[in-house]
Amino acid sequence: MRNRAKTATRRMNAEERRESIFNTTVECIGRFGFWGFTIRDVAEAEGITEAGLLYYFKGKEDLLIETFKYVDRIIQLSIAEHLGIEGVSGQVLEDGIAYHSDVSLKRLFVGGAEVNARRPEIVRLYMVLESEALCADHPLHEYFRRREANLLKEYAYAAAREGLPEPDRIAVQVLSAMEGLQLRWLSNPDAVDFVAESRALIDLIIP
Amino acid sequence: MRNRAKTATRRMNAEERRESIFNTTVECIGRFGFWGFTIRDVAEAEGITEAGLLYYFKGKEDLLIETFKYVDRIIQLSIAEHLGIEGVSGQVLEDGIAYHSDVSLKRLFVGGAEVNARRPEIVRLYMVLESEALCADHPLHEYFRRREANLLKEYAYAAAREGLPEPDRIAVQVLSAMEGLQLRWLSNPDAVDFVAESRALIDLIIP
DNA sequence: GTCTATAGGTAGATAGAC
DNA sequence: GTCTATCTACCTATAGAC
Repeated sequence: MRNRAKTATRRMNAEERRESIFNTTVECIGRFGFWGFTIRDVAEAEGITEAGLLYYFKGKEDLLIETFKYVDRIIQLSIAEHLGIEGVSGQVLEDGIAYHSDVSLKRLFVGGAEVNARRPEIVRLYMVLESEALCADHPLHEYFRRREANLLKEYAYAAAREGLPEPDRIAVQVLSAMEGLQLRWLSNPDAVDFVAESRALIDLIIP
Repeated sequence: MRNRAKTATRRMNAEERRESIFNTTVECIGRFGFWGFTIRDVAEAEGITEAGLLYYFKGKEDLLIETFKYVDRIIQLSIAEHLGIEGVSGQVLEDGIAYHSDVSLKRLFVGGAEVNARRPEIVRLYMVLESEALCADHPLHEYFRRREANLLKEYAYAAAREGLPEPDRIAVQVLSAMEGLQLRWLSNPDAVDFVAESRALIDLIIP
């Protein structure tokens, strides 16, 4: 099999098993994308059978969607905690995007980088799926379109609040910088200091 | 089938057929990635059978590699022509990267954007494969590692020649900006002016 | 809650006809 | 040079045993 050797199976309750499956799925989709990964990959890496996996999820696409919701929840909570926001109250949540209306654009950017720097597997999942989802018939195509629109709105709003010129253009630049740096970092994690490069690049965009 | 309806088959000689297959393959890999696309997708879209396709290529991976060489050749020639360089003489060619030792970094960046803006399918192919190839067992992993190293070297060299500070950092920023903007543009081609945004962002990195 | 068994389909690749 | 036929392997998913 093309996956890592299966881990020693141990007894888990439903909640533990679901979370364990999510993490295994993040890794598999990050490697092969939605079109390329198979539920067999996940089941084998998880140490259960395909039928066992399909007890928890209706099918491959359901597994993708649920894994995605899980990842978004994790990231939201991580960022909220990291930025010192108490819980998620006061934020408008939409497609996994939190509107931190009182956080500066720079802090949002660097804080996001600091959180992402600890989870390369999740960042890789995002990059692979985002590229795949450029096509209209990808199951996550609409999700990623809305996600991008929401992010750009959030960044442009923050830029406008800070009196920066051309806030929509700055939003595009900020998001481009973040994802471009993610690719550099994932490609060479040991040579690229993701957080330091993020600080350097955002300082060029927002002097 | 998940592909576009097959085009009316017409008689082609070997050279025409190979080129036609390359373009079909670019589209298929751009949609589904290497792990997700099938040689059947390509054959059907091409209007021939799988066996017919495998007359030209040994197998799936061979099709990927040959398509890639074709794409790199096309892009090299396009950029060389666009930048007004006569042919490819005088350039050091390595993994598809041309060292234009007398072209400014800004011109290299904007010129690349102008060329890419005409070929969204190829840019999408690159973005999907680059993300997939972050994993060490992808057939193009080593290729993309070398390609990135060569590009960064080329950019850093140009930056140093122009007397810019921290040329290695600038190289990372330039490449990140380019690929980040490519994602914005591919995600919303009608709303994003790829060349204009490229000019705006490079002006922030190289004032 | 997890498994066996299996259906029913699709994958990559080959051999040989025309 | 392209096709048909076919092999083997793998894929998702279901039904039902335990």
